[in-house]
Amino acid sequence: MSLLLTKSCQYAIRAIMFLATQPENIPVLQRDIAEILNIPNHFLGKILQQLAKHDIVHSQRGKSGGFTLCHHAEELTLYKIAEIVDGEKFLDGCVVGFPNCSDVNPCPVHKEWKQMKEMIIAFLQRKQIHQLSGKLEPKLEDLSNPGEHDA
Amino acid sequence: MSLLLTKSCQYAIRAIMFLATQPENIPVLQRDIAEILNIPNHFLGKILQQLAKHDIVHSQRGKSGGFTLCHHAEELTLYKIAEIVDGEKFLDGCVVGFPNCSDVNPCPVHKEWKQMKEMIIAFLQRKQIHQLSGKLEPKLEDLSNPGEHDA
DNA sequence: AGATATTAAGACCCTATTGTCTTATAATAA
DNA sequence: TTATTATAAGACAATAGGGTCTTAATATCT
Repeated sequence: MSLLLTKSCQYAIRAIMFLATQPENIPVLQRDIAEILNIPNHFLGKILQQLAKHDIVHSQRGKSGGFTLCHHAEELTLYKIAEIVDGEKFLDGCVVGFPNCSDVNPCPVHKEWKQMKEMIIAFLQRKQIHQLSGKLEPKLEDLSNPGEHDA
Repeated sequence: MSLLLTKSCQYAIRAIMFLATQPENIPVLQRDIAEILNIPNHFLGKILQQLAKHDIVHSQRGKSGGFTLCHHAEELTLYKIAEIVDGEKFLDGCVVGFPNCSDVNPCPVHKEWKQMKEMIIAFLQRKQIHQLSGKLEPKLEDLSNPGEHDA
């Protein structure tokens, strides 16, 4: 199998999108996020910690604690999140893996693949959390609950 | 990190492209393919066996044996090879991993990502081995030897 | 027939990602 | 101050992809 974004990154994006649909002031429990989004609870914990270190979410320990989204995170793009979670150059390198492939020494598909890559990157850079969270809200349950199916 | 094609698949494509540059009648040693393309020898062995089972390459054991490309393989597309090595639906699924995301129940980025996917697939389906092997031949050494660098 | 050269096949190991569990630590509320 | 409820953190396990190594099988040449 092959993925554009790692599972960690997918989880991160989904968690951030979800937090963006929730009121800013009330911390959301990690456990609730995990349950609603169908993400392994403790694994989500690690991802949220990582996001907290980058000041994307804010964590509050103790009673009535939980996670809230930092205000500016609404403007984050999927690309930025991918950079943070999957690493700076998460889409670099030759499609077919030639070690020396580059603009000056291109493999047979270098040029066209480069265009594809640029489109993917532009797509990820165009998508901001605040655009997505609105669309997400009404569909959350249908999208996350694996028991649901439609004709 | 994230890749479109697994390393196995990249190796497979590179090996097939290379075999396509060689005369049909003379078997090429696995060891030579591995060396020229900078692929771990025994790992390449496994991949070639897999390709042999799908009648993409032909293997000849014993003295003066080796691998040759089956004639019809010249027309193979990168997409077809990816399907064989990485699995039928190597590009399926929601970008952000919603379990239930589909055309009738789309996530916030489903539509646009679908377009991206279709472009990638079209690109991979457009690229046939015989187109690529010609372009590859003169550049083989520069592309594969990690010692080489250009200004 | 016997020596040799090659792929075939499978056991095995390494590493990174993903996922689980347990124990701190911190904050609140009584 | 104590009980409670939450995250923090790190040890640990499971899995899959990637890679190595050894032995078997098979073909050729002398």
